[in-house]
Amino acid sequence: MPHREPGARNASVKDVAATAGVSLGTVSNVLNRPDRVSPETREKVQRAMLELGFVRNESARQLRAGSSRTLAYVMLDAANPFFTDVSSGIDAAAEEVGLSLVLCNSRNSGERERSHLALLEQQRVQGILVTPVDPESSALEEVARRGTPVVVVDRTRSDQAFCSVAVDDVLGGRLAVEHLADRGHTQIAYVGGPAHLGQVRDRLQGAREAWAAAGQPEDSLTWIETAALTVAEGREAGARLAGIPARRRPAAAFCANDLVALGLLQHAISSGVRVPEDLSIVGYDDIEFAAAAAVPLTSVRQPRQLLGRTAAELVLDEASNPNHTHRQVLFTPELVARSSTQG
Amino acid sequence: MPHREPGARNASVKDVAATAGVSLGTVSNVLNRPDRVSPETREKVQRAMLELGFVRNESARQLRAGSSRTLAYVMLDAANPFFTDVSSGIDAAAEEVGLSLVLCNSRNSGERERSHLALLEQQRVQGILVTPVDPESSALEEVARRGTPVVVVDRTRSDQAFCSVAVDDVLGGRLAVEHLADRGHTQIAYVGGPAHLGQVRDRLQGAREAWAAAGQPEDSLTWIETAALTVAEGREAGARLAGIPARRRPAAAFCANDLVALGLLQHAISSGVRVPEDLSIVGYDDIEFAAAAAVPLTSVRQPRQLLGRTAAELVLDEASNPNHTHRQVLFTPELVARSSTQG
DNA sequence: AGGTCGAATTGAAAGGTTTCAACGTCGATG
DNA sequence: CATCGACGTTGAAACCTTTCAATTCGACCT
Repeated sequence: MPHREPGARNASVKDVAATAGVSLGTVSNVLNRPDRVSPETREKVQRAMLELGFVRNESARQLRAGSSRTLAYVMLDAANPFFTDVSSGIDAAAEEVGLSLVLCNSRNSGERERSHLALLEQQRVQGILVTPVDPESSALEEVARRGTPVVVVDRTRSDQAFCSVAVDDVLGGRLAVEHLADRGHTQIAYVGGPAHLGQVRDRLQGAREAWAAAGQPEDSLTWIETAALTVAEGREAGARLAGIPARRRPAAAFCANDLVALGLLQHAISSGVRVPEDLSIVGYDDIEFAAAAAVPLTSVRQPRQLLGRTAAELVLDEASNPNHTHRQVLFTPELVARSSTQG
Repeated sequence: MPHREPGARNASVKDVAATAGVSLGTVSNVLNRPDRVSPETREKVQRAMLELGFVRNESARQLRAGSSRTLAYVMLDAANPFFTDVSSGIDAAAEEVGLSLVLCNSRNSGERERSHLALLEQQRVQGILVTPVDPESSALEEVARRGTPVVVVDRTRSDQAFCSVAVDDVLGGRLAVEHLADRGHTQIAYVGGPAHLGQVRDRLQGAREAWAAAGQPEDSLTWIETAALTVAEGREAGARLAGIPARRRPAAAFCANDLVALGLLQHAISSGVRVPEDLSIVGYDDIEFAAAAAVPLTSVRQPRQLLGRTAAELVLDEASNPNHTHRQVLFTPELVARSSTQG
């Protein structure tokens, strides 16, 4: 059984060629066009490879070929199930065309995002999908300008410098609040933040539009701004909501994502507030845990896998189609009513 | 503003050298040892790089250097928050030593796992961390034998062919069932599967040991075997549990992971079964959503980030320490009691 | 003036794979 | 018997970066 010596260099095609008693080019042919090689030679070469523990050097291969067979997705937060679902859509599309997907996690840090982007660019990946910390960042532009296709996922940018794939957040906000208005609420809260996130603002805008359209006064919609879109912040928001004098306290909350909604729900239940009787809750994203919550969450569903798949298709088009033009795809969200709002 | 022509080749150090009017070696020095270059020259070279949109070619760099500055984690299932937490522990450790982490998702498929491993090996990553579909797979051995450090995460292997990092599942099972026995239960269920998973079996074994130690007859512990460890399967198991005649129906369930426990909880609540009054539930992993569940879940906590961090340290040791020896690290789980079991 | 030293710069070589034009061999065809 | 084509095989060139021994240049010393 072959076992590499601790310090031994990996075997190269040259070594394989020598061992098999053939030329370098033949070994390469066995690897890349086995049909052009006679069965005996092929056999001989394969034995040599096995014996030497030959592993193709992908760097050299890429160096020669000019680009890799890899696609990359730089996620904003791998701990948010929304993004892992998006990534599985990308993965499926990549697999169909024989590319590997690598994931990088920027964990909400612009610094990490930059360093991932730089490395991916240097690796000459076929394309980069990214849910950026800041969609207006010039770092993205530069990567694209230097020739690596970049597609922005679940965000939009004011100019149209990239392809992007997103969901209509204003509409989503409208759907959520229409639903609440239809159920007769007259005091509602919007829970989410920080304010500089485009999504947080868009969903709020939609919420306000729907609220106005329902003939409700502007000041009966309270914004409870959170520091992040996490479960912990949702719980915290619950405490703040509970602190509002009963007379003016909203009986319904629209949360900017499901993590916040779950936190809010948890706080409500643990402090004896009944959902939906005392407090209706609408989430956003419709992650799996939303339906699985003990009070299943009404939520605004986004086509998560489709988002990923479409982004992958756009980046592949940009990578291979010479007359590619940038497109901004906008999907339509959909309200899924469950028990956390009154039937 | 520089904008690459559509078909234009990326600029190389050679082009930069020509533009800046210096030699190739100087450009390389600017990149790698800027202090050895006079400020004026450095400045000149950097201007040229900017002008040409120069991007270092990582393939050529690696080819020369022999290995990359990357660590990889092949996850079993990126949609399970347990694994994303493990990955964030790895990420933290990698970041400290200046390595990038790339994630690959095998989505429970041995085929995908193999193809990821092959590519990573060809990319000469510094090391591979993997939570394998099947820890006994020979593919893993081969990768390691050919010289890429491999560490198995959250699994153990019968031989000691690799470093591995895991948590004592037998003990975890014992803790869970001791907790239930202490609370006076006399009929309990173990919910999890499929049976071929080592973890599922180990946790069951621990459960049985504790149950016997509590003086309970063997047949008062029912195994409800599921097809996978998912929320959907947990719900399904709930239906099966409800189907058991009331007299013999377990009043407590120990679930092989939190996803299953959440599914079971959801089924219970939606069908009017009170938790914990009618049914106590213990989960496993203590993922964030366990604490955030509407009935906060009692769960067996595993040190998730630490698991990842330790695995990363082991793989780095193997990669750089010539007298590395394989170690099997086993962490101790801890029961976190919450409202889903009676106080 | 001749010599020494250090700093800055140079350019060839190496690293592994793929491609491709060219070569050799053999059997078939005219 | 000469010619041709098909098939299998060859080896040099190219991809781009890094390294390192060698070189140049100027300043400084005697």
